[in-house]
Amino acid sequence: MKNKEIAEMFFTIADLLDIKGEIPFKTRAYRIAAQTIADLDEDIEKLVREKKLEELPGIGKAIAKKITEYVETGSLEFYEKLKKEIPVGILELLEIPSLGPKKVATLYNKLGIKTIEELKKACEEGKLRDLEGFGEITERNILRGIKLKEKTQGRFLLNLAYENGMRYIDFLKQLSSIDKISIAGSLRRMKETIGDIDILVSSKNPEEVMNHFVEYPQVKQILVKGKTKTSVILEDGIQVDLRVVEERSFGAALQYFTGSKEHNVNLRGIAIKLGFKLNEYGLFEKDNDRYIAGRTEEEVYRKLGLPYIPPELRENRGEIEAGLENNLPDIIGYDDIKGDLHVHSIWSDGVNSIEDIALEAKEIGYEYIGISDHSQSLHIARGLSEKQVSEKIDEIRKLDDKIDGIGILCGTECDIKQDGSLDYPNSVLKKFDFVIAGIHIGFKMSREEATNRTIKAMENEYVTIVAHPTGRLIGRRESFDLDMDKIFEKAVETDTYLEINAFPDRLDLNDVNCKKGKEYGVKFVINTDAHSINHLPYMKYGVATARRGWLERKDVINTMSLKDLKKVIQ
DNA sequence: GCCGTTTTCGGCCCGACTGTTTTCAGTCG
Repeated sequence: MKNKEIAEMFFTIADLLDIKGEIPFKTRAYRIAAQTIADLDEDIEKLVREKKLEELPGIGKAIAKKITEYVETGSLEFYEKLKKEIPVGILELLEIPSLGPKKVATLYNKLGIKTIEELKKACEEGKLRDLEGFGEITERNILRGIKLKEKTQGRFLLNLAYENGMRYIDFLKQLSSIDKISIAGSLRRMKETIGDIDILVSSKNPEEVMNHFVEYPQVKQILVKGKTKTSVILEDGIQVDLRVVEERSFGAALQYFTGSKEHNVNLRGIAIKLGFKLNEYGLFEKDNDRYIAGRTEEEVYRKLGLPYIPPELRENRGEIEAGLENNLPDIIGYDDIKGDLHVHSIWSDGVNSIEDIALEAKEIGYEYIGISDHSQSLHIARGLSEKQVSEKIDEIRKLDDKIDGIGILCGTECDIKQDGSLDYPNSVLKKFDFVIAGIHIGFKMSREEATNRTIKAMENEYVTIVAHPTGRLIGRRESFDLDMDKIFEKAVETDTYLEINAFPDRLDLNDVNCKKGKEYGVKFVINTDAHSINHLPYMKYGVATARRGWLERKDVINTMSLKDLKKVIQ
């Protein structure tokens, strides 16, 4: 599959053309095409062979011809020429706040600056201030931006942003002049990584809100402070943007700032077709600016002929079309989970006793909890020997009798060995209430090896669940190269449930794979992989991933009662 | 460069804030 490679090439072309000064509509067309390719389920080479490229939205004659050339010859002359004109390395300059294509072009054309290193030096030597459109403040801002970039490396894991965001909201709520308040942006959509935290407020006294906002103790630096918009950087390095709007615009603004950008562009297109204009202040008649809606998001969507679309779905992956046909999924709710089946105890590498975990699970309101410790060969995680397995099962049965109001199940996170066999013989596996199989060592595998290894494990009659199926660690380790179509087919065939691992650096399966798996009829289980009772609340990030993957309650087995669950995992 | 139940040409989402200007371009979301 060359999809990813080709999508990235077109994103790069768009950036380079921006710097070259090409009209924005053209570069946007390249980005839309690139996004279409990136989201594609099918192999683009197949579409080239079948001459079906131009059927894709956003891909016309010119781009189709370029894709075909690239697939057939392995390179694209247009791109090669462009790279000679403008060095690709220059694109890293765009990542610095306050630098866009125009300024980067000036820096390159006038001073020959191509790298962040060169830019830093030029700023320190005061060489930028004489350029048109630049000044001393620009130099200082650029230096500050470079420092920040060096420190944060871009994006943050969902849980860090979520926890910071909620604490900030609590602080802001102390102010009585705040009327309504909500998280917006990618954090409200619960994306797996977050660039910055967006907060939206309605208030009759914006100035007071802004002043209170910048007094939050964690604020390290104020980036901008205006009447309706203020941005700060927290001690953690994360940026927080606050917008204040009038009450009658709150819903429209919340919709607007929640995004995604692609969802909004699509939505605004619908507004225009209906003779409206949609912006952060509301929905208006296009001709006379008459206010139509804007107090709530529901109202805005309704006037556009749509049901309410939950934030997690707003990625322009077909939710608007589904909404227009009244065909949106009734996605799983955050309160629908009745238990967590993947929790480690002190028997292996967890930090809490089974009793403590059970009591905490009961406190959360779960109906059951599954204690799944590592298997024997995973020595670094103190995997359990066969003898220990028997002892642990005894302990669990006793505790299950002793503690009322929570069912305690005994599982295992059994290692899948290099050849696809399992780390316990079937005579041991059958003692557990359920078996979670997962790959923990030997990550260097070809697509075929990784796929076959996983499939072989699924074929074992005692395997109930595949843990973190693609093995990725966000920002640290790539996914295995798996043939997901084959995995989904096998999961349905063998009644194996695929895990949505809710640990914030895993979120594996991810949203895209959930959506695709569902189309095959795959059933899922959402587990935290907690190693401490403090990790049990991570469940919400797994549910969010399921919601982003269009999953409904019936697609997820741990929404079932204990009685029904026992029937399907036996 | 893409697209079309107003259009095969002429549109393409839109407003706030900053810094450099002295009325506005560029960036950002």
